[in-house]
Amino acid sequence: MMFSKACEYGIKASIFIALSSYKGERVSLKAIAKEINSPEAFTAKILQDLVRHKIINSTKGAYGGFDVDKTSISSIKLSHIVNAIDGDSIYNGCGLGLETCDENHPCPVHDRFKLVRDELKFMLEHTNLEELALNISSGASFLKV
Amino acid sequence: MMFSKACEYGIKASIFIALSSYKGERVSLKAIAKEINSPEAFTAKILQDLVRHKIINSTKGAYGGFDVDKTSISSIKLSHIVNAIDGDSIYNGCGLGLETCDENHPCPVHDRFKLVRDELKFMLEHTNLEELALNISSGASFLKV
DNA sequence: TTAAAATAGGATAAAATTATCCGAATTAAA
DNA sequence: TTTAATTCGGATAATTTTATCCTATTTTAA
Repeated sequence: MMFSKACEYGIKASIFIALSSYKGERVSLKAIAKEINSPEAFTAKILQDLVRHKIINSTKGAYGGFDVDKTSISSIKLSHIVNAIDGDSIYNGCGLGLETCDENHPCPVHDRFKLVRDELKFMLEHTNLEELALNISSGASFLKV
Repeated sequence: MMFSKACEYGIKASIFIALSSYKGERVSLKAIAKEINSPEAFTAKILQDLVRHKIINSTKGAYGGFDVDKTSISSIKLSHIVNAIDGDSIYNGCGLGLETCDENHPCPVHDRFKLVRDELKFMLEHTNLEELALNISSGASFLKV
C-alpha cells in the first residue's frame, strides 16, 4: 500500500533473520520464504540486495544461510532496509510526481504531504529491527497470516 | 511516491478542471494534458473514471470537454479522487501486505503504520479541490515544472 | 446536411514490477 | 574427494501499470 512488494518481503525477512540470529542460528532462503510466505526466488534477489548493502550477511554452501550481527540488530532501522530496496524516493519524491517540488516551487499538496511524509520518515528512522523481532517472539505480532 | 501515476494525474487534472469551472469554462482533454504535463490518452482513461464516479462532468462533441459543478468544488475531497482511481487500499491495506492485519493479528509495523496512515487519511479527507485550486490561481503552487 | 471538434471505449503496446528457472560457485560433512 | 546443501547471478517469463492507437459516437456550427 505504501511500499513495494520487494520492500515488504525485505522487511519481513530481516525481522525473521534477526530472530534467528538472536538464537545464534543462520537461516536458509527456503526457511525464510516459508516463514514470511513469499516467493523463494524473488526473495533471494531481495536478500542479495540487503547483503550488498551490508544490512545482513550471507554464507554460501552447506549449512550456510543468512544472519545479522547480534550487536547491530538494534541499530538497523526500517529506513535502512527501505532505502536499500526502494531507494530514497520516500525522502525526495513529490506527492504529485513533479520533477522538482520544493518550498520555492511546490506542488498543490506539498505542505500537506510533507506532514505525512515526515511522520513516515520519522517512523522509519526510529523503528529498529530489535523491537520488531521482540514483538514477534512475544507473540504480539505476526509475519504471516 | 505514495500514489499511482494515475492518481497523480487524476488529482492534478481535477484541480485544473476546477480552476476552469470557476471561470465558467469547460476544458478539453488536450488542454488538460498540456497543463498538467501528462500523456493525453492515459489521462483520458483517468478522466473517464472520474466521470463514472460522478466527480467531474464531461460533455461530448464540439465545444465539449470537462467541468465540475461550481457549487461542489469545495466539497470534493482528495479522498474522493484517490478512492475513485486507486480504490480503498489506503484504508484497508496492511503495510507489510498481510492478507488480514488487525488489532487481533497485527503485522510487525501495524501500530506504527496506523499513525502514518491515519494522518494521510485525515489529510485526504480534509483537503478539498477549492483550496488547492485557489493556491494555484494565487501562484502559491504549481501543476507542473 | 455536412464537417469539425470532442469524449468514449476497445485493442494493443511499452515499461516496470514481480516472479521463476537454471547453471555456477562455494562450503561443509561424509 | 565426492556429494549435498547452499547462495549468486544471469536469463526469462508473468503480471501489473502506464501509455498509445484507432474507431465510434456525440455535438455544434457553418
